Amino acid sequence: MQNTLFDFIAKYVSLTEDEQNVLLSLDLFHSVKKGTILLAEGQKSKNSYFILKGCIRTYYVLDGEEKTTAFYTEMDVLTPPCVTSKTPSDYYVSCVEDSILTVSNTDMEVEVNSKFPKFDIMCKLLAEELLAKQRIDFDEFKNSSPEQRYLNLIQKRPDLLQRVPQHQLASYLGIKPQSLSRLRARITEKDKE
Amino acid sequence: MQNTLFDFIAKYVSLTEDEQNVLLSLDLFHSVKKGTILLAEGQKSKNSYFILKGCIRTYYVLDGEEKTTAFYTEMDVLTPPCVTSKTPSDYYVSCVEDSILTVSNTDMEVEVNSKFPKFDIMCKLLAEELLAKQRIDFDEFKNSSPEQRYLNLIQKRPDLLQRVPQHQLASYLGIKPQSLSRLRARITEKDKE
DNA sequence: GTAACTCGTTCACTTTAGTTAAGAAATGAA
DNA sequence: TTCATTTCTTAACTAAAGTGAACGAGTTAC
Repeated sequence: MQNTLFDFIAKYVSLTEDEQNVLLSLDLFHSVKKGTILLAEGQKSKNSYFILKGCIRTYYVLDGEEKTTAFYTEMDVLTPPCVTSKTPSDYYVSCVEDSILTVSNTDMEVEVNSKFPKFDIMCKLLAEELLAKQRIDFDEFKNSSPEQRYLNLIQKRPDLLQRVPQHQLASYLGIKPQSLSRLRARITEKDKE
Repeated sequence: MQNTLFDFIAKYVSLTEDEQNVLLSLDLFHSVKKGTILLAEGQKSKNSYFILKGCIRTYYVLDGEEKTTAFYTEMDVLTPPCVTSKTPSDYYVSCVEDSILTVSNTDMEVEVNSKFPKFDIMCKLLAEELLAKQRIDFDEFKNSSPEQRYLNLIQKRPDLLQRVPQHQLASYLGIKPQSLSRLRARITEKDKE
């Protein structure tokens, strides 16, 4: 479990044993039950999450409807926008499955950074990487139809189809559940030919 | 001009006069003519840009069509994904207007960072801020119709309607130029009522 | 066990974007 | 200026998503 975290970090910076021990002393690892709300709309939070096992979902509520904005799974990192902006959250963060996460907060970061400036470097590299990735995802989304987006999802994150309810996927794809149903039927029809 | 840059930086870290002078010694400021291609598909680049005056556009070419992904104007920062990923660019970066930019590259960053670790902090804060902003933009895009996106654009970046050709705006909104024309006509029709 | 809910699907109907084509308006080059 | 190109708009048609409603299957609560 700990090695999963250190393997992840190793992609960005190399840690001495001392530094690893500082991290381990922080009580980062937590188990959370399916359905747990880690963050609710209106709350303030300084917490970031790294998913070791499981799946968490971010969404917000618009006109009484849940709008799912992202799914985070093994080896993904999530820092909700409210942590960066220091304002009450517009988003909910909720556990799709029983999960094991590390939970860290900005205060801890400050402390760790004071001992090991490396961590700032890592956060910088990570943020830049996520920014570039998200840019590419956004651009792909813009220039594809719901059907293409769904086919794309099958390619890139086939696991999500198994772990996540259809109506959440639909919302994640920016369409209504009925449209996703229809679209899936259309694809199966095409495959038969 | 220089003050615009320092004002921007001041939002993230405070600089001593020495540090300011190091920056000024770097020959950062450049004028570029409308139409200049700063980065072409297939090229490698380490350059980042900060817009002091003017407008630049990023796009890629898919099936022979330009897909505009973003516009950057005064006080915006652009680091193309290829700089982060260190791979040949999928994107073009081009000047919509005669512009004044700072051009910095990753090597310079490394050098400046070695003298002033503050700059890594600034880059981290900036990347995190941009990541959160882009997240919000993406989520808004997902959950709105082309018409809502256009109305949203009028609210948030009215200047773009003046400075940028319609067909580039259409592509930026994820629709065809004909659809944008029709949609605009529809809105004007509604306004009459 | 049954009632209440949620979830996924299907259907009919409406609305809107994509497509193809044509023409008018603006821009640029010879 | 004139010709050519690009840009913007309009129109007719097609394809697909939104909407509202209904239904069965599965789940939860009492």
